[in-house]
Amino acid sequence: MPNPPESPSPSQRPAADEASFLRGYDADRFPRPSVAVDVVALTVAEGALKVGLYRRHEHPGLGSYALPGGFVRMQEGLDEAARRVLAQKLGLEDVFLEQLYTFGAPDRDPRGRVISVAWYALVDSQRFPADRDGVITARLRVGWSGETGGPAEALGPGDAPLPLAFDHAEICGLAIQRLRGKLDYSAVGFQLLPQAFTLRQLQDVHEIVRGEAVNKDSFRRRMLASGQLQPTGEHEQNVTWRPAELYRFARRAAI
Amino acid sequence: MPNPPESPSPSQRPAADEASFLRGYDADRFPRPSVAVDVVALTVAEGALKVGLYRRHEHPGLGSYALPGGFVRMQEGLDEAARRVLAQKLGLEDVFLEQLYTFGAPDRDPRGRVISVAWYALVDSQRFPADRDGVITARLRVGWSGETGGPAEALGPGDAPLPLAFDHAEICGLAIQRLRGKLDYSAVGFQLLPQAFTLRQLQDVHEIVRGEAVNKDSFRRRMLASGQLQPTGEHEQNVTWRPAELYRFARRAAI
DNA sequence: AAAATAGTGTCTGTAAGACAATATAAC
DNA sequence: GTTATATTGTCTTACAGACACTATTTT
Repeated sequence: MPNPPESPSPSQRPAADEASFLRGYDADRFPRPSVAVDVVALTVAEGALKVGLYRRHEHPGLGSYALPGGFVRMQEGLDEAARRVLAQKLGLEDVFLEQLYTFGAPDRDPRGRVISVAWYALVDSQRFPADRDGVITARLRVGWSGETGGPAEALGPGDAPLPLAFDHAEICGLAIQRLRGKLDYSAVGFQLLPQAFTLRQLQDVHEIVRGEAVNKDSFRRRMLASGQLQPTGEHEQNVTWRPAELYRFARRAAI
Repeated sequence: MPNPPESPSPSQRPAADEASFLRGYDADRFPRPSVAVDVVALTVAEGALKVGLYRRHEHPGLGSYALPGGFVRMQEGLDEAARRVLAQKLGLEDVFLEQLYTFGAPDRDPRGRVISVAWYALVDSQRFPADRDGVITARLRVGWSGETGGPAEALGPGDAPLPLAFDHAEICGLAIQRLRGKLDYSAVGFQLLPQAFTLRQLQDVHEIVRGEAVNKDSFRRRMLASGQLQPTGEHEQNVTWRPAELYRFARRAAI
């Protein structure tokens, strides 16, 4: 088992200065893992939290469903890689994207040592790709409540459970857990809605993500008091009841 | 610029089954980055938040101070690697350890592409190593308040700023930000104290980490009501004032 | 007794939960 | 008018902040 010391250089002569050290440095002396990114692209539609998956046409995990992902190129940043695979596999650009966790169990990928930096994206459902060849938007279900944590299940059309590749069920579960936590103290919920939205829509998003009801009055008050909502003066259209005012995410207001 | 496709196999014939695919799989066809771990080992001592650093005796960054870190071995998990470097460089074992963030800017290390999975550890100051050859416990200072975020400064003896290697100032800053956030809703503060501690000590930890005072009455009530503190019945010794009761971290109580 | 801190009790303001009342749209 | 939802107002309760008071130890 070759073990790269943290500062590899048993075979190197001490170098006088950094420049000459770097000229003599050979990163190939030690085996290196592959590094990939995987993105949990989330949206809220039809009363459920959903994730964008694609069907694997190659080994390993052929036929199962996987998060959009791919190996990191040598010259690109990790966030760039995440945005690239999101655009390539799901056609999504300019989305809210945050790093989630890095998964690195030695046996998580049968191809060898593959370390995956997982990200999650929040997307307005109107921008989400329609199901097409190989790409599917699956409902997410978790067997836990609150912020307990654990793997998630992906449900296809007819609520049939989809087999998830690698450790992607764990990754999806962690993304949900993180999102639930964020809703309590930050404004990420907006990212799952169109630019203009009603308070009821925002509350729906919170309830769907959390998997439980929230108090309407308190929710309204908290959101309006947060200073993160900007009333547009316009109202929703084509509803059969009293139309609610539309709000926009306010960059920054008095704290 | 060689670009490994997310599912590398242009040069491979389609394999009938996964086993034969994996036999024919060659991860070496594409360049791979090096993967390292870096650990922000934090403690509270002498009224300050401190971090364990060591002086680099090799290029790059010779003479500057670095977080304990090292390359990940091919057969070890990321957490194992973090615990290993913590034990090797600082002699710390059995500590609270959580993943922080993965840093992967293409130019963050002059040796080439090195992606670092950063972790943070919380340690009781009594277990922290004394300053010795190459190892130093430095005070941490940030130029921001609350949870704004940004790089941290490491101060050596006499409050002299220590030059930090690579992007380790950023990593330390993020660790502080994360810790501050955690204190609001979780019990991590205990991890910076000995097994038995007084409420005042716990409050001191909170105030030092947050960089601002907290309300004593409310703090006491919140902690006692949390059900995470277990009174030991014993009291502190050798104090010149009324001795306070000692508490222990309670695994789990009624929620 | 004096000093210093631990710990308790109480008051007040704020925010959440609950609920009633009013407003506005489609039908 | 009826129905369904938005929006406003009010009451109650829980908790945080503030502050006064009591308790316990060393000097």
